[in-house]
Formats: sequence, C-alpha cells, structure tokens
Amino acid sequence: MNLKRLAEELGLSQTTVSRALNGYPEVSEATRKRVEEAARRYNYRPNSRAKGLATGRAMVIGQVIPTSVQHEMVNPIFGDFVAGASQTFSRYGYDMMFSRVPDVDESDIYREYRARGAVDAVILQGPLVNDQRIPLLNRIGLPFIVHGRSTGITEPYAFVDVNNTRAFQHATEFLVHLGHRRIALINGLEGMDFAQRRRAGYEAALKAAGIPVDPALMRSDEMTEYFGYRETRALLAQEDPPTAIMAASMIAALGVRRAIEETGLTMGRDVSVITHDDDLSYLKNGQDVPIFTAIRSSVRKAGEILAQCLVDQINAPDAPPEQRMLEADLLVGRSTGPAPQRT
Amino acid sequence: MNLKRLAEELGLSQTTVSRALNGYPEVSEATRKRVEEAARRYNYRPNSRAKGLATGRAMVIGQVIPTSVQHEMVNPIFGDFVAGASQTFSRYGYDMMFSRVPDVDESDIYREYRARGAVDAVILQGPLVNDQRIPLLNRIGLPFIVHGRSTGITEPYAFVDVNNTRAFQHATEFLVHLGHRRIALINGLEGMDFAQRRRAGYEAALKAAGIPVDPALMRSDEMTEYFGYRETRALLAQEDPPTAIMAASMIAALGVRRAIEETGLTMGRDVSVITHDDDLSYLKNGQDVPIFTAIRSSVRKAGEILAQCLVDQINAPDAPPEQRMLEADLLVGRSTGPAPQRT
DNA sequence: CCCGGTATCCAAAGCGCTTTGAAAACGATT
DNA sequence: AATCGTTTTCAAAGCGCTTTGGATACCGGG
Repeated sequence: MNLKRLAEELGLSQTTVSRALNGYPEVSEATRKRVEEAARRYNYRPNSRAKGLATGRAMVIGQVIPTSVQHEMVNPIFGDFVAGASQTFSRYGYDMMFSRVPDVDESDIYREYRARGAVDAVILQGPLVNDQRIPLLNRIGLPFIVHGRSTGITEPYAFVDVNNTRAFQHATEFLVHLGHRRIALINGLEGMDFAQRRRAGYEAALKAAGIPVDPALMRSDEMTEYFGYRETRALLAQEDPPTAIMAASMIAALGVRRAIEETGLTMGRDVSVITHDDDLSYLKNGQDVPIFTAIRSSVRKAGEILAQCLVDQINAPDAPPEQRMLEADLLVGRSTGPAPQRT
Repeated sequence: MNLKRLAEELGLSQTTVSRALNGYPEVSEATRKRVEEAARRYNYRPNSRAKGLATGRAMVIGQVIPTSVQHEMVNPIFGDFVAGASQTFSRYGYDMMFSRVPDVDESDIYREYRARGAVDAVILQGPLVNDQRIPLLNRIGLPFIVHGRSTGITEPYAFVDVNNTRAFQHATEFLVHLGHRRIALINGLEGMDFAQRRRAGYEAALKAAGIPVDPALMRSDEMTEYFGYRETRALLAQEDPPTAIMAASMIAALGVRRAIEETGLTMGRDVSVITHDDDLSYLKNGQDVPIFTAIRSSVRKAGEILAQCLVDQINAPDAPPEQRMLEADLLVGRSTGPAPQRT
C-alpha cells in the first residue's frame, strides 16, 4: 500500500492524505479522521526512502565502529549504551545505524555518510586526546556528538561525558583517608581521553596529599579482564607493592580481584580496590551491598541523555553545542578498608 | 554533488554516468574511465535514499532490541556479535540498523519494517522455544535469519547456531570421567531455546552415565554475574552439594568463581567448573592457559557467518534457507580436576 | 448581491537515482 | 553507396513521498 493508492481509495489527492497524516492544519478534522482510519485499516506506512528523499532527512543516526583492536574496549559497554540511546531515539522516530570500517578509513566514512546523505548525525565513540575526527566532522558539516571529550580540541562541539577527573580524584582521596599511600592505577589506553582525565584526578589527589606519583604504580592498556589480572600480579610481586588499586572498569577489576586472590591475599583487607562501574545490566556490582567500592555512572543513562542532546541539536542546528557533564557517585562496597600496617 | 550535475559537468547524460559507475557493459572503457575519474574528483556518492527508492533495496539489515528485561542477556555478547556481522555486511555494502521497542510491540515493528521498506532483511536474536516471531516473519515475507534456533517451529527458516546440546553433553561427560556425580547446571532463562538444548545435553550425559537428574542442582535465570554467584552460594550451602558446576556463560562463571572462593573452597580442586565461553574480545578466558575449562564458540565468528548466510539469502531468495551449525571446542583449563573424595 | 477572507482541497513539480526504449554513431559487409 | 549489426549514448518515465502555488467552496459583512 502506498500514498497514491490510499489516496485513490479515499477519493482524495495525495496532497491531502499526506497532510492529514502529517498533522498539517489545512485539512478538516472530518477528513483527517477518515484518512487516519483508512491508513490504519490498510496498515499504511510511508516508505522511508521516499519520505527521506522528499524531506532531505534520513531519520537515521550513524555510528562508526573502527575495526582496530585499539577500540575494542568500546565493546563491553556497547550493548548498554545502544540500549539507552536507541530508547530515546526511537521516541523521536530515529533509527540507529552502524558501519564498521578499517580505522584508516574512518574519516572517509564520515565523508561518505555526508555525500550519500545516509545519516542526519553521528555519534563519536571513544574520543582520543586531540581527536582529529572532531575538526573533520565540523569541517564537512556533519552534525555529531561525542561520547566523552577530547582534550586539545579548542573548537566547539557537543558532548556528554562523565566527570572522570573529579570521580577519580574523590576515589583516590577516599583511599588516602583510609591511610593508603601506595595506590596503583590500572588505567585504559593512554591515548584515550578518559584515561588521561582519570590519571589527572588520581595524580591531583596524590599531590594534594603529598604522596609522590610513582610511575611504577601506573599501568594502562585495553581494559580487559586479563589486563587487570596481569598487571595486578606484577604490581603485587614488586617490592613495596601497592595497598590499594584503582581500576578503570568492572571488567578489569574482575581480573584485579582474581590476581589478589590467587596471590593469597584478601581484597578489602590486604589490598583495597576501587573501580569505575558503568552499571552494565549484565554485570551489576552486587545486588544489595556493592562487591566493589566503585565510582558508578550508568552508561545506559549516558546513552539516553546523549541521544536527547543530539535530537535537540538536529532540531536547532544553530544553537550552541550542548555539553553535558555527568557526575559519578562513589559507592562504598566491601573491596576497600583501612591500609594494612607495614610489617 | 549529484548525478545530474556530474553528468552536466561531463557533458554526458545521467544514464551514461550511472551506468559507467555501476559497471554496466554498454559504456565504452574510455568514458567509464573519464566518469570514474570525475566522480572521484568531485567526491561523488550516489544518494542512498534516491538509489534505494529507484532500486527498491534498502541495503540495510535490521535488528530489533526488545526493551524487556527478559532479553538483557543479549547485551554482553551484542558488541562482539555486531562487530563480526557488520564486518561481513560492510563488504557487501550493507549497513546494520537497530530499533528498540517495548517487547509487546515487537511484531509490529516487523510489519512496519516491511511496510516502510526500511530494511532488506532482519536478524532475530535470542530465540525462544516455539518462537512466534518466526512464523510472523515468514507470513509477512520479510527475509530473516535466526541467531540460534527455535524448537517447536516446523516451518523452514534460516539460522546459525552453536551445537549447544552436543557441547554440553561433551562437557558433562568430561566431568563424569573425572569422577563427578553431583554436577550442577547454572543455565540461562528456561524460555530461551539455547537453555533447553544445553539442559538436554547435560541430562543426556547424566542419563548415559546412570546418574539421576536432580532438579535441586539445576538453576536458570538471566545470565548475570550475580546470578552465578547467588546460585553457587545456595548450591554449596545445601547438603550433598555439587562437586562440579556447569555455567552457561563466562559472566555467570565469574560469579560462580566468586562464590566458590568466598565459601573458602578452591576452584578446580574442591569444585570443578566448566563454562560456555563466547570468546568475547574483552573477556578472554586467560591468555595462554584458559582460566576456565570451557566450551568455546566465538560469537563474533558466528556474526560473520550469519551475515554471509543472510546476504546469500537476499541474493538468492528462492534457495532453501541456509542452516548452519557451529561446533564448540572443549578447552581444558585450570577450573576442573578429579572429583574430591567423599569425607 | 458582491467582495474579501478563510477553510479545504488539488495538480504538478521536485527530491536523486535507475532503467526502459529508442536514437545516433560507427564499422563492416554487400 | 546502401545496408546491417554493434556499440555507445540519450531522453524520459518512474520509484513514493513532500510541498508549492493555485483553485474551489463557503462564510459573514458591507
């Protein structure tokens, strides 16, 4: 069923039927009712492509997934983020589209998106420090919003980000107050902007407490379970080992815990652990009492908010880009305790 | 830049330019070269919607994410699955699209997809036993492929699935050979088809070994870390506790391990554990020696294969639906050992 | 009774592409 | 030189929608 046939069926013009269905005022209530009823009866839906061609809008939001291993870390949070974002998008009639490309070609795909008119806007995931995708997107005029931020980029852009610096600063202070002075940081990849900010918060808290920043206590890599495990084993094996560890994700923290326990130590007593927690649906940090003391910030909610910001931006392209900062809560669980006395 | 302007620029008709770019034979090599060169220079890409409108193909594959909590379990594997599938799809010029709907409306969205012509085919995730979405999709004539299978559906449909029954049967036999007779099963939600098949494999192995199937050793729910933890605590607390546990996912297995260790027992010595392992990029089962003895089957590879099957199906709609069965490997890690002697 | 305004409706153009059916150009053949 | 078969190119229709610029019908006020 298409517009033309529906119009014939009703004895009306395509114009009137189209207007009736799209809520234009220049159509009487009586015919609008009649049209709507017929549309329902024939299960009519306007063809997406035809509508898009006529309106110039795709009603699709793009997201690029680089092939590189470098960005695999997006994976674990991907499901929850998409769940949140698409909930908001679907309310406004937008669908989400994904393209996967070798990361060398990532800038090409944005040009292609633009040229093909395939999407109305894109979401930028996993921003690096000084991420050149931002100027690129601004240059080619494809609306976008960043999930995270990019230090070093001065031109304006919209983003939704967690206050990583403050979160890690608070968490580190919390450990310092518990008497810890050897605090390790198991961080994400150095190039990632969030990793920089987390380290900045961590270092700020240490400096404020007069504790030297020891590079031997800082590790960074893809945030896998194995990475958490491997580095914790190594940290605990070195002389003057840390009494507390900050982990950048729940997944990594699981590895941290495994390493602590395999070493014969007890988490929360011998070694304190604080982790960032994205509040993933499949990896809840305990049901009542959190397993880990954690800095929690729901990535799903971030997705919802980001989607809303992007829709607003599409509807008001000339407004200044929206920049939203989400605060993370520090939840005290059973993985932290007073620093053990030196032997 | 669009076709019309490009054609004017070249002093050719739109027809010729279109044909040149789409590889039709009725155009001389000389002009084809000339056209391609100009297209590159002007960075011309045909508009997706116009092309789709003219060809009647969307070059988009749809995927519906139900809102319900019931299906959250798709989440952890979602990222890897999409990574695999979209790799194949992008080779053929397809994009992937996601729509999120309240699960009551799930059948509506397929009708809408069809009516709007929004997608060329869809992927069905997380099939239930006797899943009515399959007859629905057949009825409305929207090409699809199931990730998994659905017991009870007799009409033909395409699928890619892991041989869950055989995998769990082998794993259970492996435990039986190690002397275990009290083997627990921490399974996914009962309604999910894969959970049924896994249970069937587990029960078949027990029966073959003359071991009674004890309902007190079988649990099923959403496969979260907490679920694995909670049920293992409960299992180990009951009298005549299991000496071995089969877990349905790595995430759940992490909870199983946590419960075992909190109980003061040692995994692999006091309690053996085998888990299904989707080989997720962010949750590798150890680097060299697997942490868990596991039935491994890469969900990412499944995504690649499924995408290929779906593309083939779109290109040859009259061929019988492809049904691919993937075998899972049993990898022996450090979480299994001989059954402890009874005290 | 005529006129201007308002409420309804419509024909047709246009969005950017593919594809049909036909024309033009070109050698090769008689 | 006329004819035929290829090769190469083109004009125009069509995909299903929105939207512009009227047209028509109807109303109350002068």
